[in-house]
This record gives sequence, structure tokens and C-alpha cells, in this order.
Amino acid sequence: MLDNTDMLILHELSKNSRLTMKELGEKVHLTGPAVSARVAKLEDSGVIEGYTIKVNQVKLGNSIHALINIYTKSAYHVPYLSFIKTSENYIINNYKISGDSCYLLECTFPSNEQLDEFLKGLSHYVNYKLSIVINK
Amino acid sequence: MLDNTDMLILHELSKNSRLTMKELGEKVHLTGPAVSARVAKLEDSGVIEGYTIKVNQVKLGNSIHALINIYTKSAYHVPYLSFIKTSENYIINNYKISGDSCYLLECTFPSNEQLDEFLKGLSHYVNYKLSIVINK
DNA sequence: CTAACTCCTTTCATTAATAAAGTAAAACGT
DNA sequence: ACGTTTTACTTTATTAATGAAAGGAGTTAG
Repeated sequence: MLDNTDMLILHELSKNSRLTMKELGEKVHLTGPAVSARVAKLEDSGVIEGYTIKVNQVKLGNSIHALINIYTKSAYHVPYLSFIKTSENYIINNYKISGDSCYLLECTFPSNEQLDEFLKGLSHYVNYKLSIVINK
Repeated sequence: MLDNTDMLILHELSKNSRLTMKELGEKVHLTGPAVSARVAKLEDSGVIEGYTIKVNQVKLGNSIHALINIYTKSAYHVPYLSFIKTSENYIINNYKISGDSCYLLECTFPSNEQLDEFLKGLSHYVNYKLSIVINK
């Protein structure tokens, strides 16, 4: 399915997805058109889901990175799920998980005020346990 | 510092970081060179930290997405940190966090065998609580 | 009022992307 | 074993984007 060259391509594009096909080709020892065809295949097969940027949230003013374990009070999760949709700008990920809690919610906030506001709303729907990311 | 156009640029590049400057310019109502200069500024200021791809880990054969709460036995974290460096291929993120546990470790594995192997090694250095991502 | 600065557009030369054609090797069926 | 098809690549040529340079409009400061 995927050979070593494909893995190299994924590795290089993970490091820099704005490489030109020519540059990428040089890194994996192929010509531009050849590597371009491989990348198109990786896109079509869904291995490459998209191209994106890493944004420094702190420089955007979002200095608080929070991980919130969610414990739904009832088996009915819809109220929680629609609540976090209304706060989409803060949400990075919402993982449904096995184990202790039902979800792990990853968010960023500009300050404790917005975090507090968010938690106030959240507490209407679920119980939670808050962790703050200190590093990495 | 950042105006509305910059935010639009970040939004569009988050959706697709391989847009040409011309295409990006059309989306934010600027010419190619103008938007190119703004993007260069965002890079220089560190707001844009890099360009990357979203890879479908399942299609890569990594069907298990694990979140592991780490409880270090001693205050000395180095053995744990060097252990996860030896298993770098599985690791996505290692967050140092406040709250109950010391770290939240995010990893992917091809199968339970590799996960089991990893946990066996991990248990020499720390206590842990394992969660598996079911969705999103 | 002018000078300096910022932010943009336009133009143009350079460079990359893309489509098309051709080649070589591998896989397939008979 | 043979010809056919497929796959993966290179080369070439056209089209399109990038990037540098020049210039203009609006803003700020002296």
C-alpha cells in the first residue's frame, strides 16, 4: 500500500506542507511531476486529510490551554454536545474516550475570565475535572 | 497587532495551507503580493509556527489512539521523559498538566500488541491511567 | 507643509505547476 | 513463454504563481 517513499513524503510534508513539488521531489529523489502524482494519490486515498498551519495560540492571545475531563450526568449527551458547539471558538478537540470520564475536551482561552464563564455554562450540563497545560 | 484580515488569513490557511497567494488574496480581498507580505509577517512574528498536514492515522495502520494520564512515582521525571523519547514514533503529544496527574500523554499504536509492549515499559517508570479515544 | 512610514497595487522577470507524450519495468492472462 | 496491460517514472512545453521593484494613497510626526 504505502512504500518507503510515501512515508518520506508524509514526513517531509508534516515538517513543511508548503514545499514546492520540486523541492519535495529533491528530498525523496523524484522529479516534480512524479512526486506530485504520489501526493495526489495520498490525498485521494485519504491518507493526507488536509493541509494546515500551526498557530501560536499564546501570540493570538489565548494563553490558557485547558484539558477538561467531562463526566456526563445522564446517558443523554446531546445537551453537552450542543453547548460546546455554541463555544466553538474555544474548542480544539472533543474526544469521546473510554476509561474514567466520558469525554476529554481540549480548549484554549484568552484569560481566566473566559475560562470561568465557560465552566459556569458547562456545569449546567456535566460534571468536569479541569487540567491546565503547563508545557509542551 | 493583528487585524481582521490577519485573522481571516489564519482561518483560511488553517483550512488549507497550500492555497496559492493569489487564491488566498482573493479570499481576503487583497492582491497576491499584499497577502504574501502579510503571511511573511505572521511567520516572522511567530504567529504562524509552521505548515503541516493532517494524516489519517487509521489509514497509516495506527488504529489505536490512546490518552494516558501519567503519575510519576518520584519528583524526578527524567527517567520517564527519556523513556518516551525512545518510543517517539508512537507519541503525538506529552502535556505537562496541573490537576490530578502530572502528564497527559497522547499516542497512537497499530495494535494492542504494541500498546501492551509500550505500557509494560512505561510501568517501570510511572503509574498511569489509560483512556482510548473512541471518536473525534 | 513636508518627510517618513505603512500598506497596498501594478508590472515584469523568474520559477514552479500541470498536462501530454513517451519509456521502461513489472504484473497478468493465456 | 509471449504479448498485453498497468504502473511509475522522466522529459518537454505550456500555463500559472512567485517574488522583486517601482510607485501611489493614506497616516503619522516634526
